[in-house]
Amino acid sequence: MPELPEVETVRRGLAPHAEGLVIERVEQRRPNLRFPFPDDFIKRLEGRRLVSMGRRAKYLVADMDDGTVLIMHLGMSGSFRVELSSGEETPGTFHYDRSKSTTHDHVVFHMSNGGRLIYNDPRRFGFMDLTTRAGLATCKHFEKMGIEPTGNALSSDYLAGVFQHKKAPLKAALLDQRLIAGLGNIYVCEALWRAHLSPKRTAGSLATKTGKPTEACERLTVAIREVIADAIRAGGSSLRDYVHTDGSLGYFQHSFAAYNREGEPCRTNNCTGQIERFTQSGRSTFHCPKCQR
DNA sequence: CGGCATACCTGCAAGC
DNA sequence: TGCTTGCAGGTATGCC
Repeated sequence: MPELPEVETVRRGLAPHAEGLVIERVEQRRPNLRFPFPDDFIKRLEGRRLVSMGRRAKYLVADMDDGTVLIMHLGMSGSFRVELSSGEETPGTFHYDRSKSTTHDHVVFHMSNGGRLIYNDPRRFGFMDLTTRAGLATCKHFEKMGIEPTGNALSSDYLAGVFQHKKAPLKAALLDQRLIAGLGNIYVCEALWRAHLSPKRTAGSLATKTGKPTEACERLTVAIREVIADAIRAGGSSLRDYVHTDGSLGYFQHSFAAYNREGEPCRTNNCTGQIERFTQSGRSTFHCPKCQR
C-alpha cells in the first residue's frame, strides 16, 4: 500500500495518540523486520517523550525529547493500528484487517495514556531505525533522498534539471527516490496518465537542450502535485485488505484512472483507447497507448 | 555511474 | 476441494 499519501494518512492517524506522550514500554517481538532492529532499540526509546510524529517521503519520523529520532518504513505491507486503553480503536489510521490475525504484530509501543500503537507487517519489508536529530539529514536512508513532491521544491525547472540527458524511461526516473522521494508505482502511473505522457518516453525528452522544461514537463509537474494532493485529501488509497480502523476503505482507489484498470476504457475526454498493462523494470505499468505520448 | 535483475517474505486470486 | 503459479504498494544490492 504505502506510497507517500498513505504514509501521510498513517502519520495523521498516529499523531494525536503519540505526540506529547511518553513511550513507557516497547514490545519488540522479533529480532528483525527486513533488517535487524538497531542495537539498544528498546533501551533508547523507553522512557522518552515523543515530541512529534513527522514524515519524509515514505518514512515516518518520530522525534524524541532527547534528540533521538525513530525512523519507520512500512515497506509493502506495513501498517499501524491504535488501540486505546478503553479497548476502542480509533478511526483514521490504516491497519491490516484484524479479522485475519495479529500474527504479524511485530512491535507494540505502549504509551503513557494507556494507548498502544501496534505495527503489523505480514511481509516484513518494513524496517525501523534510530538516528539523531542532528544526524537525520545525513543518515543512510535520507542522505541521497530527493525532494518531496508536495510543496515548492517540485517545479518544472527542477524536473527538467534532473531529467536532462537521462535516457531512462520516464517511469523509472519518477520512481527514483533520489530525484523525487515519495512516488511509487501507483501514483507514477496515475501522474503519467494525467499528463498524457508515455511511461516509455525518455526522461531526457522533458528538457530542452539548454535544460529548460518542455510543455510536457510543465504538465507532468502539475499532474504529480495534483495526484498526490488529491490522494492525501482522500485519505490515501486502500488496496486489497487495507481498511481504516473504522472499517471504511480508503477511497482514492476509486479514482484510479490507469492503475489496475487493464482492458478498461481510458477516461480521458474523447479518448477511445483502453488501458494496457506491461512490465517495465520489473513492475507493472498501466497506461493508455492512445492518449499518452 | 546508469540501468536492470534479483532478493527479501507472506498472502491472495486465478487457473487447473 | 486443493494444489500450483503468479503477482502485490517497498528498497537494497550486485552485476554488466
